[in-house]
Amino acid sequence: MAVPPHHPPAATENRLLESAGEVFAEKGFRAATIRDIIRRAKANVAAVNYHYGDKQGLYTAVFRYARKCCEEQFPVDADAGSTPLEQLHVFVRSLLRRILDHGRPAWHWQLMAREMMEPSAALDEMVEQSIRREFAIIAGIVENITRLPPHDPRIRLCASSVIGQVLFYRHAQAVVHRLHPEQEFARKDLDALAIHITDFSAAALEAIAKRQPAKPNGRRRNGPREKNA
Amino acid sequence: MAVPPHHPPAATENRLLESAGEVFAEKGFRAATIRDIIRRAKANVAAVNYHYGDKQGLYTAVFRYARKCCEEQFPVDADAGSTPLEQLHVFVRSLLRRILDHGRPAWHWQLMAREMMEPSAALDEMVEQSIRREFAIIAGIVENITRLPPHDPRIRLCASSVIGQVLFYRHAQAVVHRLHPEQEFARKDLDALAIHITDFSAAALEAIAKRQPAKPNGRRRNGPREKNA
DNA sequence: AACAGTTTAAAACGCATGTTTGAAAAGTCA
DNA sequence: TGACTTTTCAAACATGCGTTTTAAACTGTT
Repeated sequence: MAVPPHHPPAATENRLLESAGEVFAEKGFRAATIRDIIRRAKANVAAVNYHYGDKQGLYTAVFRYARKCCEEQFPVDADAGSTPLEQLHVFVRSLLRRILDHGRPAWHWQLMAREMMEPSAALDEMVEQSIRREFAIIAGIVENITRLPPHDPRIRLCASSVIGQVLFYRHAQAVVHRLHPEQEFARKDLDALAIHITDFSAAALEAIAKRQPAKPNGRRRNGPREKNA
Repeated sequence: MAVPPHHPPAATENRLLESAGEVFAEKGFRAATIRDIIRRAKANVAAVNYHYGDKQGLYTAVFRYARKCCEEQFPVDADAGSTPLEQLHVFVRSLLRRILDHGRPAWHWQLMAREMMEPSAALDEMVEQSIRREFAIIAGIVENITRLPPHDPRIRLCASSVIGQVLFYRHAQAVVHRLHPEQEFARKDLDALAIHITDFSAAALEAIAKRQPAKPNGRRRNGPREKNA
């Protein structure tokens, strides 16, 4: 009773989650070995099965832990920014930081990217508990900028265009490194990237907005467009 | 004896490459098992080591095979399209088809996506022998549309924005399926996607073209640089 | 038919991995 | 302290894997 409760014991589980996150992100579920994980966590080989049942149990636990950490560190404030264009900028910049910033445990979004490409049950949970809500946020911003009617399918396409530009730097990071070694990913570089993506997208969205009130049933052709303004 | 009449000779290597492509794309290098591959190829377990030395050798052979097939089926014609905007459209549409069309062995770009996320020596070869050249093509198109000076870093950013929009539907395909089940990926859907991405990007690029290639920060002046209509 | 070179087949080897076990250690509470 | 639970540990187990080995089957040539 004179002992501080819970300090050492709960530490093992946390060390396991952190180490497992690293290893799963680096190697993938299958290639990651329990012995590698427990070596980094300075734990015994039986610890995984004791605390999480089996390797799969550890994996899903890591996934929930990752989502929790990510939400704590980068809370999505849908109302940040006064104008829709500012909201777009804030959204893009925070998403970029979230998936590329090297500050905190850097493996969260590498795990996410793996799940996106090779979906397991963890992806369904992720979609329903995070991604759907965040996609609705960017869709709302797009709707405000373009003034498209609320369920116009072009809103979904435009939101995907914005997100695609951002995710490119996560999913194709290895290619970018080889193709353009001068591109760095420090905080200031990320902010510069965010400005570009915001400008690029804003111009596209505003062009749609300008087309919008003219004709409710406009013909869209992709040929050489007339200059506007 | 009493064996059924045997294989068309030397087809074994091809069957191995096809099966290995499937399995590597589905499971990744580590999780793919030789026994799974040779079962699909109706070959013996020793065939891999006989023809390709070891598992790694088979993997690199599959990669070269994939690139060869891809180039044969979707040759890049840099000059397709008369105007820069049409060139953009052709580029986007052919890239979309290449990474998502279900016609031919569908695992090529799934493999590529895996390599992008978890690079090995195969990625270096791929970057030097395909990607660099194709990125130069889209960069040239962007340069023509924006009229930016040839080495302006914004060209690289804009080209990445275009490619990012396309690759999104490969790398995040599983998320798209869960988020928007109505989005399909038949040939006509891909063409519609291509039109959207082209329009979106063209609007953004033309907005840049209208701005003076001066200060990165802030004020844009409608200069006297009104080129063609 | 007989030979030599190439390809395929079945079985086994060695090793790494996920998991289990049984006991020791640490912690908890009377 | 002493009973009881929770956690840690070292060792072993069982299995699946990549690889090797040895021999059989097939090919083409003489």
